[in-house]
Amino acid sequence: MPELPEVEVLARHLRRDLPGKTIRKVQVNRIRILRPTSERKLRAALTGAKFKSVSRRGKYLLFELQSKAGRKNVVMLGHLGMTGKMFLTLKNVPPPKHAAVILDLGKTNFIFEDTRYFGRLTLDLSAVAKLGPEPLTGDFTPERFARELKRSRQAIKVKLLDQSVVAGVGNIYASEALFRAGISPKTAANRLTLAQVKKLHGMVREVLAEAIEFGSTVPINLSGAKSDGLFYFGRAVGAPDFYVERLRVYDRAGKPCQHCGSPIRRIVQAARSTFFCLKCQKV
DNA sequence: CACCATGTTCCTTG
DNA sequence: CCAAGGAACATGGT
Repeated sequence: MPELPEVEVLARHLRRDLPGKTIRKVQVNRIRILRPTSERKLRAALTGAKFKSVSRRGKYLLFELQSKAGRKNVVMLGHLGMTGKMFLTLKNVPPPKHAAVILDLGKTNFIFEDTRYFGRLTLDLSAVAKLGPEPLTGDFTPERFARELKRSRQAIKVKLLDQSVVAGVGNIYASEALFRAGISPKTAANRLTLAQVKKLHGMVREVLAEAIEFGSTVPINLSGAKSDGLFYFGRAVGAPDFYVERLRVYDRAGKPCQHCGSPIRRIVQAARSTFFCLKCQKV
């Protein structure tokens, strides 16, 4: 699931369902997910606590809870890693095989499922402090973006994945934004012209905003995470027929560029796949 | 068997 | 000290 748009859509769903609910029991099936928080500390902080709010920062989810004892507030941080999912189920629904953490909310269970266990659910908030500006707010300005890019000779595609430059862009939307901006993923960050930086800034915002819009039009399915519509490929259930392709280059190696028809290329940068069009993205 | 996968962090090398 | 590259984490799909 996990780039900014998917996390944002998830946050909106959880914001609708979680506030007001009290955690009765905490079941941890994989302590790795809590790192570096201990199971004992998490259980102590969460048991009896009531959800107050849900927010998002980059690819992170922030859950604010009011602890059982006093007025003291608890903040829990969530990250989906590569394969994480969070959803509510009715109590009679058996938890999935890779349910890492289960919070008993009374009538329902809150499930954090993660097949690869790269995700996190923790009381350690230090990761958030290192994040760069939120791309869809005024904090992310072309000027600030340009200043960051000037400091690095890394390929621009790799730099877009640096969460301290801008928070929330992942491997898919990095390729998509560069395609829309007509910029080669191999160009050194500090060699982009100011015009290119401005264009890319706009396309990063556009691609993320469109993806949120797409995902948020799909209703969540409370009984499982399988069909909540928050997926990258294909078409969402109920989406109109004229909706063509969500992604223009990602995972389309060898297929014709939708703009010029030449085959989309796949290259490897920093051990991750990059997809782009040679003709439309020169320098 | 081989290679690939939406992410982050740690280690090594230069 | 920093930048850059690669491996590691863990499981599943093709």
